[in-house]
Amino acid sequence: MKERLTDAALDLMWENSYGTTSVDAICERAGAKKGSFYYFFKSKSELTAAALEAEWNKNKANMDALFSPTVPPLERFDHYFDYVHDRLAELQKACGSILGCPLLSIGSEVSTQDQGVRATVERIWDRKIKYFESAIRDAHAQGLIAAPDPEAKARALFACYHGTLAQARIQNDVELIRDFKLVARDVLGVKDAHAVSS
Amino acid sequence: MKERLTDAALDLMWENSYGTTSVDAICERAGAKKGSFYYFFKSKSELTAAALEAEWNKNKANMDALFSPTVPPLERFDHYFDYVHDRLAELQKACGSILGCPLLSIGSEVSTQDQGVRATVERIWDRKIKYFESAIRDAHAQGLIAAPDPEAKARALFACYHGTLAQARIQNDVELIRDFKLVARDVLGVKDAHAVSS
DNA sequence: ATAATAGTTGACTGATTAGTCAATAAGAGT
DNA sequence: ACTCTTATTGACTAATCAGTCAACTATTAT
Repeated sequence: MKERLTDAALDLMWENSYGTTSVDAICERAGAKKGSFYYFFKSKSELTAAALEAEWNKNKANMDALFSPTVPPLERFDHYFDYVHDRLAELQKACGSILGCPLLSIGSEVSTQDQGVRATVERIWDRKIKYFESAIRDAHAQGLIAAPDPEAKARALFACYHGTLAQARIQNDVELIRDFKLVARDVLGVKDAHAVSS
Repeated sequence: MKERLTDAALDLMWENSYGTTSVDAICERAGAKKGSFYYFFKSKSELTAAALEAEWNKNKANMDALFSPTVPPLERFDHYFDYVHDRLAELQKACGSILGCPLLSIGSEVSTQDQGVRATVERIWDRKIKYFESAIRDAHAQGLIAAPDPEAKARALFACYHGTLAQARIQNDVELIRDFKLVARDVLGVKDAHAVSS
């Protein structure tokens, strides 16, 4: 039941927003009663943090596979971008909207008001950046890109990607996500003569 | 009074969020009563659209100056990024938080639920991109960058910039915004030997 | 002055909000 | 059978929410 509650919460907040997702609605979707909710979580804020952590745990194995060191570093990004694109396109078929990244949507919404959720978003954000950072370092070592500061480059690319996901959400246009692959090459500084800018 | 209401609404929604900004709170900050609010606006949604348009009108002359064709194209971006950085840093001194861009925050929050506000955000978003597009086209014409599709490049850079602003809001860190200048050079594909990637 | 218009007021509604709580049920270990 | 812990229930606040409305007051044009 705890899992049903976090699943329901993330679904609703991802599709709509943190603010418009009421505890009642979460309970209804999870098939739980209010009392059960507050047996497991002491507040909506705490549930949200738990829901984000649960989503991370569900996706971690997938991320590990996509960013496996056995994959050539620049291909890892392509696989990841493809994966997110496909998943968001599938969700769009179900709910009619490109939903973007819940970390950014929820994080941006509550950052000035809920330090608990804000810190959770930041923590998961940093974990995900580690995948980027490692791939960038490997690409640099192989001479594919010039990235003397892989951590900064990873943060920059991650921010650019999330900006694109947010734009795709606002414009409800999945193509913006597909086009990001080319932008990523620019940000990464890929040394490839026949991959010119858009 | 109409202006006081839109000002109050934008301030509160920018600092907090659309969802947590109540009509009562807007009225209180504007020094108006509920009845006045609904005399000018038929809903909170309509007020929000009006507030965003009003903000655009206040900033337009400024944007025109920053992106004046008399300024070398790539410098326009630097001036703009500096301007936003300075303004957000100043706001941070007043309210304690880096607030990012209200277009993205509000747009991302309401996009799946309020088509009126969503369309307004998209409209203003497109207007702002025009400044980028024109600067990119000029830079391309001067051989400073390679951008065969200025419109796509402008959209990409705009999305990357807003991703950075969102990250700065979530992490409450103004330095991320300062660092964007270098990322922008990569995205733009500036042909400058001594401007290597970060 | 008068009448029409534009703006303002405060009390009101009905719905929804997050969160509480005592009572109940289910399961497991003894 | 008994008990302790874990989980579930539904009715309950007290506050807040967006939005309404008839009455009231400026302002302005004639």
